Amino acid sequence: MEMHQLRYFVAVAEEGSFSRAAEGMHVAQPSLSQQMQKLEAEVRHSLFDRLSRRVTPTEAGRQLLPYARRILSGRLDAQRCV
Amino acid sequence: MEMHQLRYFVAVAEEGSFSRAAEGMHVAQPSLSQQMQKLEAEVRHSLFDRLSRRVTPTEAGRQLLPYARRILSGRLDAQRCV
DNA sequence: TAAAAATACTCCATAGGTATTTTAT
DNA sequence: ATAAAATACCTATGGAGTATTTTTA
Repeated sequence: MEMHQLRYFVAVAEEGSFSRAAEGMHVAQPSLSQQMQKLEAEVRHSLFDRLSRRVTPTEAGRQLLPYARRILSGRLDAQRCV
Repeated sequence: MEMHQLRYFVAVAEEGSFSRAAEGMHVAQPSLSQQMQKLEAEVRHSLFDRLSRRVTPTEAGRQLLPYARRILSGRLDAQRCV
């Protein structure tokens, strides 16, 4: 569970699309897909339903989302605290 | 600011030593030193006073510490939430 | 001096890229 | 037919290792 994976995860959840999230994160779509697959492997749950035309978080994805956001905002706070 | 850097950072602060922290993290001492230098470069502050025989956090290091701990425990929570 | 950290490399695991295929409208 | 995700493969950045030097109690 790496920082960039959490950033991508939140982006996909917010965009409802791997392609648009990849665009926003300035990475290629297959790179982002690969990182989401790694995250899903680590937590041993799929995090998105790929319904084509709309990617939606699974139950596990919905559970993870607030934790991911908390970590990322904690990171911003940490970068700003010094 | 990567997860492993925060783990190493907390370990050094707790051990008061790069060598002992490296041992505890199961990485080589120069690898850990390099990661701490990268973290210091990113936050643009030195995080430890290297006084040999005792490494102590600087003011910036002391400020960062609780944020680092919060992020790492957030990560544990995230891994357990799914 | 003897310990601990820094430096100087080398290596390799993996994040990220390009090209292409698959899948679902 | 087409738009989006997955797959296959390649590249290169940087995390980690070994050997060595520097530093300071």
